[in-house]
Amino acid sequence: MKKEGFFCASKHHKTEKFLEVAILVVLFDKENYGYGISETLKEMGYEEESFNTSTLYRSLRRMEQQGLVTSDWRESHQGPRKRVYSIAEAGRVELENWIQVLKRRRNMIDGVIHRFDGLARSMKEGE
Amino acid sequence: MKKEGFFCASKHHKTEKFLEVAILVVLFDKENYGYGISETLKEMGYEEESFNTSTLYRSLRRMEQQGLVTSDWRESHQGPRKRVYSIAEAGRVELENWIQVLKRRRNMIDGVIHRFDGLARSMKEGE
DNA sequence: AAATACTATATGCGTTATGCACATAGAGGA
DNA sequence: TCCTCTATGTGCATAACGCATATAGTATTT
Repeated sequence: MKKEGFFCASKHHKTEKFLEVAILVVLFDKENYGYGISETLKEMGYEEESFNTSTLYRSLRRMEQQGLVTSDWRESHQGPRKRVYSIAEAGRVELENWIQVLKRRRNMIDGVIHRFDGLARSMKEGE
Repeated sequence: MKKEGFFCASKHHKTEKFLEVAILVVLFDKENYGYGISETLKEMGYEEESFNTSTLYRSLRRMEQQGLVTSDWRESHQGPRKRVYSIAEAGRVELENWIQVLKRRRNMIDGVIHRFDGLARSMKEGE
């Protein structure tokens, strides 16, 4: 019996790609361009050091190649042109799946945190 | 002004390494060997598909190289020998730092989940 | 007019973590 | 004998990432 791979996974790196989900959520709300997504993420509390603009732009291009988003250039009355991204139907499906994964992952993280806090507390008491 | 790197980060891949933290928490409790750690992780709800035994064993070797854990072989009265790992002082420090990172990461994940749930709900209502 | 800062997108390079397949091996039971 | 469980590891391919760097338009300051 062959084991099925995770749905929102490339062959490698099944566990990460949090930035991709964050991007999809932003675009699920409304269309946006790279720089604007970056600003929105910061407003959402996604710490600036945690992601990298080149990674962001590259993720967007990759996601377009995979059919998760679409893009078109928009002229700006002030500043350079913007490549505006919109979420595609495949992206919405991918996002829904990812949200389920994130919920499980949050529970795992919570488990590790609570386990550590419990151990640290009991070590202090027993000291 | 140069930006300081994250403390528990290799130069690359600053965001993942969850398995490593999980291993450190298990060893923070008490010494254990690879296969036993794998069993403990499953008991903790770390889903089997989410990690890979070769990754686990390789992580342990890497962590020993980095001085986060120490190991010694233990003869078994039944079954093959076991390489038993113990957490080192550097590993305890690393773990404490990682827990802080995990808490921030959990908050980010929660943010994304709530944002999605909110958007999905309002779309259903507005439909 | 020049310099600076902000907005905006992207590529090249090197490294690392990872998944998958596979190898090895002892012990116990069908 | 074969299978299963226990137990630890290596080789290979590659995706994802961080950092440095390039490019360019606009706005503000000097």
